[in-house]
Amino acid sequence: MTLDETLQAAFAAAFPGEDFSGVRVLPATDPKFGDYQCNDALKLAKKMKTNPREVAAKVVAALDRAAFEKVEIAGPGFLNLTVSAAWLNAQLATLSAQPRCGIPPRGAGKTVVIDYSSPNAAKQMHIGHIRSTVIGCALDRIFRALGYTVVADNHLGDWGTQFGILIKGYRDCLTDEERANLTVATLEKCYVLSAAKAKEPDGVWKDACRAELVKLQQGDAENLALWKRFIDISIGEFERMYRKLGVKFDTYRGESYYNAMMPGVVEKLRRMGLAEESEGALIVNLDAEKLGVAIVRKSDGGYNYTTSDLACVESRVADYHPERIIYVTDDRQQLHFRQFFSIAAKMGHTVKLVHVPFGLMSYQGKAISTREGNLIKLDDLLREAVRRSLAIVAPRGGDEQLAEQIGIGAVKYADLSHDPATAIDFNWDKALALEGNSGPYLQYAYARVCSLMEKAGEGGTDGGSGAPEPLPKDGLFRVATPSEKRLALQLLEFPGAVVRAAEAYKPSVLADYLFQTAQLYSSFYQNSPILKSEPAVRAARLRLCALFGDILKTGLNLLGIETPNHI
RNA sequence: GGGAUUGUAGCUCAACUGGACAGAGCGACGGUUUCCUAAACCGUAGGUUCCGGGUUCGAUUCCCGGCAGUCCCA
Repeated sequence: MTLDETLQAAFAAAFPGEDFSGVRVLPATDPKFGDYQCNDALKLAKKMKTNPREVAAKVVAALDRAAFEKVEIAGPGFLNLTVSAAWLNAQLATLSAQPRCGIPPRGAGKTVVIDYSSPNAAKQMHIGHIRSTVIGCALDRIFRALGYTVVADNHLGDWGTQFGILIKGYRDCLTDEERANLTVATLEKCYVLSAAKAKEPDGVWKDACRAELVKLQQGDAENLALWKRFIDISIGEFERMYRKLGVKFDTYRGESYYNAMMPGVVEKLRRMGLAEESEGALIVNLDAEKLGVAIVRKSDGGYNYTTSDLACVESRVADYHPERIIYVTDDRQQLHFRQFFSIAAKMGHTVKLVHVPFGLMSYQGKAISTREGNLIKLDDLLREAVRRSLAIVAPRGGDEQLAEQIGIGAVKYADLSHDPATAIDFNWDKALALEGNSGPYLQYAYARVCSLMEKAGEGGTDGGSGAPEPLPKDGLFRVATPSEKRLALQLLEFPGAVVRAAEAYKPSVLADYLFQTAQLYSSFYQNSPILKSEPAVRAARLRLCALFGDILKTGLNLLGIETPNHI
């Protein structure tokens, strides 16, 4: 029985007939109040308009006190709970025996589609792409750990007017050699040259670009082959970045994938009476919900994102039957998502649609764009990250691979440790921080646990008798000192932290938990001898360290951060 | 004009969705290595949580009205 359930039972016994499924036991806000607290007596008293301390007293009278050493009513009606050592040790043993460090399989049997990263084809990825990629990847891993079947889908920007410009540019702006060894960088250059010429006043080049686009849209074999080649080259380049970042997609269904479905969607909207003509365009009026007007077909007959995204929902529902679809994009698109979620609901889709908006990344206070001249390529950032960590790691015998694990861990953690809603102004030193609240701090804590375990296993002897020390997994938990207890209580919160991160769609919740946990561990480690303690204490402490190591490794992996055994 | 979102220590951010004395990191100052990895640990200083009202036992959190930044829509 969990503490939540114990308290719920006490409330139910004291006040029959009410629903107490929302009663929660939370970690105490201060150790002097005990180990846990429950604030629900206050809430109930407010609802019943009675004295909260009396409510608390009734709950205490009905409480099964097996787990507790001390139960107190404090202040206006807080329930302060101190658990017994036996209960705590038993909980630790239970947790460490569970798979995945106790993360509950809440998503078993459910499918979730996560749509993230989604860069534009024919462009190199830059630092503005970190957030969607890294946050999406972490959510992907967290939902998988919770037992969900996850479909990670990369909704590439692989269709649109830019391909007319690109095809024209490819034919007339590139050398034979460039055409033969086509790269994304070349495509970018080709686009810039061609787009500049399309702005010439005579309009000849612009018309030519449009003609190429029309041919592509009509299925011209040559243009289609070129387009396909551009996409393949782009994906190849993206995957090089994804490999570095430890990101893997299940599907790459870009915008083009939904092309053929758009007329059907529009027809359906019309048939259902949701869409109406307005100034030559077809719109869905959402004024009633204060969402304005969404255009589903432009006056020139073209479609836009709303239509494409609606087609995408239909397609995903048909193919995967997801319980929900999660979109990780920057917060400028909030209106768009609200509009299209609303229309999808009106069309009868019951799948839960979730937008996870994040603050746009800027650099030196300006939006990242070629025009601002402040575009830092993702590749350059990752190289610099590795370069900086190699400078620190190399003197201590670390190699390139370790530098990569640390440098990239630093970049990812710098992003993940912020609430997605926070806008980030990119800063080299902050993105690549190696100390304090940083990825390397956590990796370092992990490496130290590993080192400790190695030494315990190899050289450990039992009080000079020569008998090998039992492995930590077999030892008993025997929490004794205050710093052990604080760490132990914190470790028990791990499954809850993972659940909260998923429910809020905020990997930062988990990152924050891991950092706090590592701080408690570091403090404990610094001030408590482990290997040199007397055998019983040594075994118990090693056991706690082992559980911490497991949790830290599991948690970091959920964030997509690697955990080298040695630093 | 309408809407979204943000405002917390010098700087960057937390605060488990209404709980107890608002916490971390960086930076500043001062300490800790014959000892399990000092990328660490311990301590000191630093706050009108943008402003003004309201709701209540209790507000950084919820409501109303302002101010400021960023963004979206026509």
